[in-house]
Amino acid sequence: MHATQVETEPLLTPAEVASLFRVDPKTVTRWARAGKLSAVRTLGGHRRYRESEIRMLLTGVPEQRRS
Amino acid sequence: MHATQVETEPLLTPAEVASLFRVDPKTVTRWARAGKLSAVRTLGGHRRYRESEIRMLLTGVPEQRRS
DNA sequence: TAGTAGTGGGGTAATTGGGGGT
DNA sequence: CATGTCCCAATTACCCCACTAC
Repeated sequence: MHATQVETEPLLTPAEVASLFRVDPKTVTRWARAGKLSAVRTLGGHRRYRESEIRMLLTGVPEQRRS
Repeated sequence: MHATQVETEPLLTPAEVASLFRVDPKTVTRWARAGKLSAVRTLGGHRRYRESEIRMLLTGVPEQRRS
């Protein structure tokens, strides 16, 4: 495309992260506030989480295809 | 709805697994520490167990994946 | 512009982890 | 050797309301 493509990374909502860890969305918020999780803020103050970081925390492997 | 599809693996809490086996949650914890059960850890250190593995141990029937 | 679901923040109950002893 | 129970500290779940996301 002609326009510059900004480095975009897949982001997850608190509910999605909570679902992956089988915890309450509030718990994910606490993790972020405690600094255990890096979060991107929306202009309204809501948090979005990096999918790559989440998967790394879940499995220990950033992105690996099971053979 | 997000265009991003998050691969979701069903997880069970210690209490749920304990209920299924009709044992104390502490017993499930011992199983995990003994390596008899694989567990995913929350960022706070709590364990979450794979539903597929539990059901395999309970019924001996592997998970049926739908397309 | 309106309607619904999701989220942030605070506060309080319920689980969980770990060690130790039965 | 496996399990249930008591202890405590830490983590997590559920309740409210106001605001954001879509």
